[in-house]
Amino acid sequence: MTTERFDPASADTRWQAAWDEARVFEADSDSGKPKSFVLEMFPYPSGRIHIGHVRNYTMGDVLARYKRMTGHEVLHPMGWDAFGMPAENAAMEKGVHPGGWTRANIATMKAQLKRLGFALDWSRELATCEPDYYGHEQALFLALYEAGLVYRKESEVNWDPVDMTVLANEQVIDGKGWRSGAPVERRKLAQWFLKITDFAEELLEGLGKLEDWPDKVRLMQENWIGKSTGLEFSFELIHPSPSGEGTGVGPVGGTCPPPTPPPDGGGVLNRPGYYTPAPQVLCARFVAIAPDHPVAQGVAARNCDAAKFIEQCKRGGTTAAELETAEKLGFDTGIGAKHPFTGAHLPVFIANFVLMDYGTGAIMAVPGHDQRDFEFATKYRLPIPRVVAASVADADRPFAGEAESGDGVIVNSNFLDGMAVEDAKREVIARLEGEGRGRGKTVWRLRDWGVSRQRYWGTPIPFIHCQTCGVVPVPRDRLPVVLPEDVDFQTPGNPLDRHPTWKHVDCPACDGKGQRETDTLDTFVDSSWYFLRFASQPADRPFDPAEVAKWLPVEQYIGGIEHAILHLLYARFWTRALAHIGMIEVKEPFASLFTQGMVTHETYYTTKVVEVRGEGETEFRPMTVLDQLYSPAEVNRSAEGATLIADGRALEIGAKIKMSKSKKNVVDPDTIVARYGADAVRWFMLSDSPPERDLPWSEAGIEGCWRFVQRLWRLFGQYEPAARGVDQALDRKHHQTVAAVAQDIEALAFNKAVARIYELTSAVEKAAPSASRSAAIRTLALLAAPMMPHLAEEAWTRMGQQGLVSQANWPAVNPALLVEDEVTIALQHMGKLRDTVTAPKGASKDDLEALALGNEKLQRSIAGAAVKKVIVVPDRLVNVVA
RNA sequence: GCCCCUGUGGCGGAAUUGGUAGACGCGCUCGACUCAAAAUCGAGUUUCGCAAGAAGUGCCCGUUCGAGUCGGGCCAGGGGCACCA
Repeated sequence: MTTERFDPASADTRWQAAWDEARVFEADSDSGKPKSFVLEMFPYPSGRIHIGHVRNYTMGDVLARYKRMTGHEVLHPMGWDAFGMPAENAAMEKGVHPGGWTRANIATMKAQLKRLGFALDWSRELATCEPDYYGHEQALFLALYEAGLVYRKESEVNWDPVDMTVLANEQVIDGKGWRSGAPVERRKLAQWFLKITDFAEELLEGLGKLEDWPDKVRLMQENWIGKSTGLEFSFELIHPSPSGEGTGVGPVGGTCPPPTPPPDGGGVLNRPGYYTPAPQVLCARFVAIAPDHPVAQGVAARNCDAAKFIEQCKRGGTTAAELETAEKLGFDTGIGAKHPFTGAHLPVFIANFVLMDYGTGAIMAVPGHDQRDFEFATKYRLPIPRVVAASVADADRPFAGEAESGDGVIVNSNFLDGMAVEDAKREVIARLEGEGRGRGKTVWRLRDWGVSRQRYWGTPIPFIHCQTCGVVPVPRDRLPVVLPEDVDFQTPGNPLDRHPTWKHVDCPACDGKGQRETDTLDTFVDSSWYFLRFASQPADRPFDPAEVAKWLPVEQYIGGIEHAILHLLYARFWTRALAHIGMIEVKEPFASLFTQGMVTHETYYTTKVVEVRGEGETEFRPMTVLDQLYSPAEVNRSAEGATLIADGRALEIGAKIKMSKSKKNVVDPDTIVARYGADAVRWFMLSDSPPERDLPWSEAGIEGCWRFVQRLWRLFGQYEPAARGVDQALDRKHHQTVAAVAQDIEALAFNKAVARIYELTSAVEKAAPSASRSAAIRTLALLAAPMMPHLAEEAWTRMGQQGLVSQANWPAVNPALLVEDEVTIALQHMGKLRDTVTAPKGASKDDLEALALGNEKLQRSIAGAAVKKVIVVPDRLVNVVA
């Protein structure tokens, strides 16, 4: 009998060393066992492990350990998504080198992960910032280039005109640069793109087969790819007299010379390429084009007001959210577009909400049935006709202040009247195709993947610009193109571009003077193939296809929902592209995906009262606002509330929100591991909240986990191998629990598995000593092994069992013990519960009905009313309708 | 603005997918042990009600013998929106 407490401080390190010594978690790709690749999204080495990482990696760890216990050869690796902006920010703020900063963070975080006892194969560790990783990435990029999947084109970036640098979206705050505070402009740069749109159809179709992905993620990707069918055709453009052009509805300041008349015949203005969802073609009342559409550019060339308007559209950020929430602005070009059916002249506007990247950059506006068009038409007093109505009789019903997007029949549209929207679509396309004036066209919301970043800390794009040869790929034998170490972050802009020597090289084609490409790759490229590198790490090529074939696809991928679209879509694309050029066989990298929730925590703060005066108010009035935030370490939290440890002041308790430094509600994993041990922390991560939902961190919760660790430890101490006697009820509970926990772990329903283990623990504690009880105690150690591995190892050894519990087999289940012989039957009257009775399992419907009708409480409820119907659900309930 | 998700006791949640709502844990209350505390053990804990009973899964309406679960309409909170990772 063991009576002392379980001491994680000594057990944790002892067992971690034992696992390392025995190389338990190194994957053997040549073993004959079925293979299982369990992968969690690798972390960005930001400094320290975050509690969210702990949750993510604990889930993967339980699955990996469980798989090993059920006879699988498990690959469970870890690496570092080591390129990215924070390293450059640290360089600018603290004067440290991004590489040094990143590598120091990796060392810290690796030690933290080790202290949590994760069953990781560290022999396959990789960091994307090392040349032995990104060099292979450069080779893959060149392979895609040779396959025609890489190209250059002009694209917009956020430009900070003061710092003379490109800004990431997160560096743009309220339309201003985060450092300079200067209004951000949109500027065009030549950039590198990957042809993900070539794979749009494949990526969409592939989603249908990813049955073990959350529906939510599949739907988000489907919407992102955004397939839609419409109509592409040309308008004939009609140029008015010079005086009519450019009435300048847009709010344009300053003075301008009168516009120049257009060249004869319209020239560039009469180009094809208008895209519209088909059925609305007859009700179009105006045409809107993107500010960078060639027609708009043509107008601007001759009309200074138009040019100014286009300039104005370039202010502000590049994100969809900003574009769509900004005020809808337009500029009337004065040009008319001739309607293909009615011949009506539609005004052509330059509009700030039309995107050049989507469709053809021009739309026929349908103000009645698109909110953006509605707002625009209202602002510029354009007609808003109804084209879709509930019925033909409803054709002239006015709009209630907003667009109507519902389904219905077409009205006010000539030969389409009365048709369903889908039918009308087909009819319009057929007519225009018949007349040779247009064609049905599939358009995609998905755009090509821009991978250029004007930054230092990323994979150099392996190309050389030569004045005579143009853009030339770096020959394979000169890879990797290694980042220079001596860089300066004190001046703004891209350090690679400013480096005195790095970019000056000879052209590989003509030996003349050339310049290296100074853009680096988007870090999403790094994370698009790391799972392939985990399967094998040859020095001379990115991966060994035979090893990839053995391990891929990843059996279970686990990570945050925030990656639902970009990372996961890019990784799917990259994998398909490599399959397309014959480098690998597998097309979908992740067979099953799980997206876990965040870890949240309360916030603690004091408030203060300030005097405020709102717009249009004359009086100041008092208002309570947040004064100061306090971190959990500074706070004494009890059931009564929260007080400040320093002076006992009462604090306000705020909402449970995602842990973040700015809210000061962060809990450091190291601190809690030091206090409670790895197992209690792991147990907390798995308990209570379903893994896909948010997990609220609480001091009381981790205390409870700590107590359970000790409670199990005491129970393990009661293991008596010599005990005799059978406890059938306990045997049943024992085997039912093993089966249920296995099922729950496989479904990643860890919170349910935890509840089952609690139940079995309570049952064993209450049972009298017997062989059954000892067997159940031994099984509890095995059930705990994936979740609380240090405690389980310690107990396993104390119980005199051979070897490591990490390498033991999952307990076998006797199916005969899974079924109960008695069941509880609910007795209902009109669906309301009146009593419950026990009956033999599998009792006949007649027996159950007789049992119910003979029940006193049920009879009292029926109170002599005529029984109309009796519904019997075998083994569950009897419902009397009376 | 657009797309997506979530809502059940004081709290986290469970409910064999249309069949006994609240398993399990936290917290709290009472009791045992203790000089006392901690730890541990036992009992209780949706609300109203002495009870019988009634109400109850964000709100409203519907389908059904029966709705947390299905349908329609709202409300609230959260995530994503292409250079944060």
